[in-house]
Amino acid sequence: MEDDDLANVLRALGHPVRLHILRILGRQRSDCCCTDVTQCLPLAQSTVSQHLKVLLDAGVIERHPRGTRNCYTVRRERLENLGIAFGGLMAGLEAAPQEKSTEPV
Amino acid sequence: MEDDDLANVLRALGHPVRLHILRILGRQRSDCCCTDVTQCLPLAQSTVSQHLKVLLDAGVIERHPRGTRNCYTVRRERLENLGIAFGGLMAGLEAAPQEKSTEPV
DNA sequence: TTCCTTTATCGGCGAATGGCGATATAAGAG
DNA sequence: CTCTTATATCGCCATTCGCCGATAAAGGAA
Repeated sequence: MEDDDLANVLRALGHPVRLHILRILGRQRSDCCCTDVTQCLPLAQSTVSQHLKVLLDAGVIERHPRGTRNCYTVRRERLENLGIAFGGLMAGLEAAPQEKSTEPV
Repeated sequence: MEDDDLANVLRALGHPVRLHILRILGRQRSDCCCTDVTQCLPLAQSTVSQHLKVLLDAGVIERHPRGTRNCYTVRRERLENLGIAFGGLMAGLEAAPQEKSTEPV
């Protein structure tokens, strides 16, 4: 995972509403559309749609057109990759072999 | 870790330059000041100082006044807490304890 | 004291963000 | 066909971000 990509995902997750949306989507395993999410939040439908777009563009969620509505689901494997990338960042910080490090694997 | 706090940290990390700064600070075990970081980046000193402030406000790094300069170090335990909070978020997404989940492991 | 170095902060500027209402599109329902 | 529902997108506006140069404050050296 590139640094830019990692930063993108982190920034997408860096908003309380979007974290909340993620949890809502994760809780309901199937068939969660924009209005469903909106009813759980004190925000306008357009605002929720924009937040969904941010998460979508970051690759954190998926869209599944289902009849007249769009159902959103969490892309867990993508979040796992994020966890891995984050772990790699942490490992780099832990190692701290000044400059002459003989390098990672 | 509250959602707002979590979102704050994620947003602070959600910028390529700040990720880079984190790595720089993690690489050099001690005595890394603002100008040191600036020399590793194609940015003005004031810009780097602002990024350091963002990371500082988010609690991701610490400042240690050392003579005339300020040395910054990574707060690893804070990042570990972030990892834990993130893991909790993931777990919540995995669990999905609700109505009809017949669902695979 | 007088420099010099380091740093944080200020002001400014263009771009992005986050919120809203209004609207256009698309898919069913009747 | 018409009507309704669901959604995305389009302004619009206020705020924040990211960047810069310039400057002030503070510590150390001469």
